[in-house]
Amino acid sequence: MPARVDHEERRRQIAEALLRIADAQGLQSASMRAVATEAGVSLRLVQYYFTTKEELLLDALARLGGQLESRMKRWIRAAGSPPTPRSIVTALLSCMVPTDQESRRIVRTYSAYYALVLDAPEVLEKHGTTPPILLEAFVAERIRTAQQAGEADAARDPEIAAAGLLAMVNGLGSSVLGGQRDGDSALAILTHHLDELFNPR
Amino acid sequence: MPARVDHEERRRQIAEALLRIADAQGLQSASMRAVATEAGVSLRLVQYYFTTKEELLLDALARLGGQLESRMKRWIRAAGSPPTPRSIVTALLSCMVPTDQESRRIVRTYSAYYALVLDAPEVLEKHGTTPPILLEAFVAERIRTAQQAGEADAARDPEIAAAGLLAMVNGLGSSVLGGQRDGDSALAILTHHLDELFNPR
DNA sequence: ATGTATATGATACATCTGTATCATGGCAGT
DNA sequence: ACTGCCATGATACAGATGTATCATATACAT
Repeated sequence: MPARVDHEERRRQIAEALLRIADAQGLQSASMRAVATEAGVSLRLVQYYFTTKEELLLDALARLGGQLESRMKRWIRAAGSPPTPRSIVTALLSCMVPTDQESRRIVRTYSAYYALVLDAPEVLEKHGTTPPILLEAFVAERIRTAQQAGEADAARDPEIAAAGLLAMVNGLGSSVLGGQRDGDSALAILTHHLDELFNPR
Repeated sequence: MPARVDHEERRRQIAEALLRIADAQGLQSASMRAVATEAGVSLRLVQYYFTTKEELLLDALARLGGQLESRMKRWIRAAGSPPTPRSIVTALLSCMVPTDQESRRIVRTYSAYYALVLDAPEVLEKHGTTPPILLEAFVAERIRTAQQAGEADAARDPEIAAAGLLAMVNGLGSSVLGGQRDGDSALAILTHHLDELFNPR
């Protein structure tokens, strides 16, 4: 039945199968064969659309980034209109705490990739998106704006506060996924710190 | 040449070989054979002293925990005498930021284990030590003490502040290992937040 | 002195992994 | 209607991995 086929669609189908496996059983279990089976295609096809496994992993990672980005936009949009610096930062950070199924999935999969990259730093070079630093600058900028409006503690350094918050979100995610804390309490901890930052006393 | 041999010593030798490999090339590369070679023994011996790989992994993890604990004690001791709540908390958290070779090693190896546990949560049950929660309570208690002495912001909830700091340290470690930041700037971010907590205004 | 438990070596096995090769059915352009 | 390229299938290959088996030399208890 080989008619001309939509390559992008096929790649999407396969890469998402990879992400599904990574979520359910870990990246380690995402072998070419497992991905093929999960995607309902033959091993050959996985090889056909992604010549090498590294290519597949990187493509799936980019898609994961896209999913996180669209989640963040969705949360920011839902945070209120008109958006305030505080609501934006709150939404941005809160949506990265594993409280619902989607965030758990995203955070868990990112963690798996993180571990992978730790021992193959060269792979990271080929990955276009570099979100963390951009995110930090973005958050810092909102904090600065809030400070100028008298809506945030003016004594804080915006860059440092932003970096600290991002790191905290990251760490909270780890503890939730590690089972040491549930998502709600992690969110409460984050919210508490946001209240402190955004409540000028 | 088989004389009666010190089992504990042999186990230590092998487990530490595992940790060395995990540090240098990642836990993934720590196969039984690789560990045997690194430890300078035969594959059979690794099997002899640790029947199964899981047993080896858990034993090495316990030793890693011991190394972290002794590092923490060392740092706390070096933090000044007599120790103040602030110096204790500062030392405890600072020594987990990957600034020197030992902390990088420890944090990196813990990260590798973390990824491993994400997909095999049942393994975690067999692991005796559960440091993170205890650490949190310990830090919270020092904060409370400092508050009572007027040496810390009394408006903060000690438990929440402690949890936030621990998460931040964790997240900072990840970003350093991920190459997005160097150890010194991570430490600066942590220190800044500690200053805020411990400087009643 | 002898036998038995201990410590170690050599090697085999089954499985999984990523990748490569060979083959073939069908559509498109001419 | 033929030809060549696109999409896909079946299968092979080489290497790694965890674990198991068989053998054996030594040291100690008796």
